[in-house]
Amino acid sequence: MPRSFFARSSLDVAPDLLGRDVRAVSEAGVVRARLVEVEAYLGSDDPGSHAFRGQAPRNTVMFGPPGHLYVYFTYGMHWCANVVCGREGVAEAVLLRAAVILDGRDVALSRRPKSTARDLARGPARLAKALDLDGSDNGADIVCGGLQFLAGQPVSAAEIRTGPRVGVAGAGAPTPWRYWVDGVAEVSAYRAAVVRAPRKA
DNA sequence: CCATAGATGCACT
DNA sequence: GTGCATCTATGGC
Repeated sequence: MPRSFFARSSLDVAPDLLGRDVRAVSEAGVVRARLVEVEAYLGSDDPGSHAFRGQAPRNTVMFGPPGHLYVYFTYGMHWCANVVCGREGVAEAVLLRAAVILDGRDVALSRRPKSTARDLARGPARLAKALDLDGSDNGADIVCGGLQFLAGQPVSAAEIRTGPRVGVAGAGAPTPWRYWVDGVAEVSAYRAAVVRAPRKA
């Protein structure tokens, strides 16, 4: 996909990414995966977005030009990958939430040895792991970097479902943030954001 | 199948 | 110190 594909609002890019393929090339081999679930994040007016409180070291890539990866670390152990959307200076992105592995299943499985076929790339951190994406990929250009976006098989509007975001406080806002392909087993399970008990020292 | 708790490190207040 | 754009293991039905 050309960079211009991502130079739009993430709310337009997100549904358009469903059914398209990502190809991750590494020393271990090539993995191709078809996107079945994504989530849109805006800059301002989106309390759930990392960019909501303005630019900071972590989210700098979101404010840059479209078509670059924003990969962040969370929960002390997981990486999640986004593609930056919108014009430069407009901090929008689409989180890659789930995919079906089409090629390189053995390579992906070597990164997630205990995974079932259904769970191999079901969820943003699982998908990032299956594609071997981490902090070293933050800021990578999708036009010439290790993760490429291919045309795949675009999904018709009738097959697309929308709903609240997963694991984000305030996810019930009136905007259709999350998009997935209807009837696909690899779409991640919905979990409402939860407040956790304070830890002991 | 479903629900819950713990892991674990960093960004930010 | 608080809160994560999460996942896995475990225990109950």
